[in-house]
Amino acid sequence: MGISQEISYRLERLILDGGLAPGQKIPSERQLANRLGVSRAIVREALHELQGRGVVETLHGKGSFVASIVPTTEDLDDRSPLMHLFAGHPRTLYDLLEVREQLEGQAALLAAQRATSIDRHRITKAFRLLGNTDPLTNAKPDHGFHQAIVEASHNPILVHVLNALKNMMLLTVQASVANLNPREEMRHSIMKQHKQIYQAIMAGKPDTARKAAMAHVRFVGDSMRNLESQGTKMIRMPLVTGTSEAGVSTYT
Amino acid sequence: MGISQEISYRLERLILDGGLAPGQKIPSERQLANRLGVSRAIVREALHELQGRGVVETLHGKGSFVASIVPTTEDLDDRSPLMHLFAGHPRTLYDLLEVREQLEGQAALLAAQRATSIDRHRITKAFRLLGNTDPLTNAKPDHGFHQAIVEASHNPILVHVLNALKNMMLLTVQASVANLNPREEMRHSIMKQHKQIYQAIMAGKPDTARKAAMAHVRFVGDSMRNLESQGTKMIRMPLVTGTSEAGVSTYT
DNA sequence: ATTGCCAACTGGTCAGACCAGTTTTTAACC
DNA sequence: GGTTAAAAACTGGTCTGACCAGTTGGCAAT
Repeated sequence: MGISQEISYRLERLILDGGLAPGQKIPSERQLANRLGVSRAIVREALHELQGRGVVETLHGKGSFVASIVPTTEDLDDRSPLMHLFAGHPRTLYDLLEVREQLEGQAALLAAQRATSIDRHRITKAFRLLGNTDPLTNAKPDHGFHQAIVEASHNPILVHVLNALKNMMLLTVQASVANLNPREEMRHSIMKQHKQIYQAIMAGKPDTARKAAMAHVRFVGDSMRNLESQGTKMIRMPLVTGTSEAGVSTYT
Repeated sequence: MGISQEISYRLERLILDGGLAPGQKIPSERQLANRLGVSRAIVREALHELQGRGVVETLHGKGSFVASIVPTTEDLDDRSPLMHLFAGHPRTLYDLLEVREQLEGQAALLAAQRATSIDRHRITKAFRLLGNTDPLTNAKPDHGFHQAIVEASHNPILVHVLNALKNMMLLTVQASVANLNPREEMRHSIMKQHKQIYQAIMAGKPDTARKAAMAHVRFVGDSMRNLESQGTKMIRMPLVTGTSEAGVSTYT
């Protein structure tokens, strides 16, 4: 292991062990270089390594600081390195939607096939709740509706995977509702799509349900693409702020 | 945003978009510096950033390489409570296959659409390797073939999720090849299916590729179902034994 | 007391040199 | 010719010293 790796390791351990608190200023590069007996280039490489890992952040002219990392959060899934890798890349959002299109479609198909009377009741309840609330201010009904459908597929793996994808979307972008719903006609389209999915599942038409769900996801993705190309700023999340319970839906 | 960040971002996007395949060698620091018109120090800082993020790894005297993304999938971690819940339940296997059918299909479709000449070369190489080896004794060629296809989809999320599912299957059941291949006609069918997938992707027929891949997964599932209903004992794994590198494929 | 400038921080980038591993080429030997 | 060992030409790792570019704070002129 090279010197720079060793430096970065020592700094990281210092930070994680609490020797340096979040937000605290790290000694200047020149100071570190002198104190550690290495060149400044090495210090910079070590800092960049930690920077890529999200442990420190650097401001030109000010200095380097310990990033306010997720503190006591119990979210075990979000801390995966993959998250840091994916998050922040715009394309990731569309990759995510590309996969979700398939899985949401499959979930709707299976729900139409296998939903029990209890499932139907829960879906209906969630659907009713959907109409009353403004999705912009409250994302929970939206989550609930999709969740009820997925659970009605009676495929635990599918539930698990889609949930993981939902978490990834929360990390990647705070979009969908916040970006889409403000437009009146969009809200209308989305409600219409929800209704189509609902009716297809209730009528026990698997293929119709699948197509409706896929079209729904695709519509969201296309709408985002349009907004982005039009220069409308997407509300992106600060990445580290643990506000995963924000009032914004990653569905629609 | 500084130059080094920009460089690291560009490189990372190149990798994520598939411009650089996992394991592939990255141009030398001096070459990158010249080609990008920056100093070597900047290139090194950018590489360290990616290194800290786990995207690249560097060997002294050899060069820098794209880290095989998703090496240890933590998202669906082995230690996750869900694993203990899922593993051992026979139904889980079919739930898994149900999801995989969709995603493998999508992967094949995207591969047919987006495979670059490099991707095609890698897929062809993996396909050739497939014919020479007996899948029963060596599962790696089989893994390699499917892996090459998924990576040609140029959707990192898809790669990630399918890899996680593969790991789950390894945990759940040591099946497929061990159970299926002993039957001569099955081995023949599977080889035929592989060939269909391969040709469709090479011919750039997305929908054909998708259907072939889905039929392939479905065939495996159905075959397992048949075997199980006929009382043929499935070789199930001891659940906790970390022999994930066993010589048995979870594909076909 | 306010304003404005300048000096002393901070990180960002560059150039060139040298050390340390790895690979390839070359040349000597059998 | 074929084998082997030295040497040259790669690769990344580290150092030095310089200069540019933002930020901050103090000191002087108003």
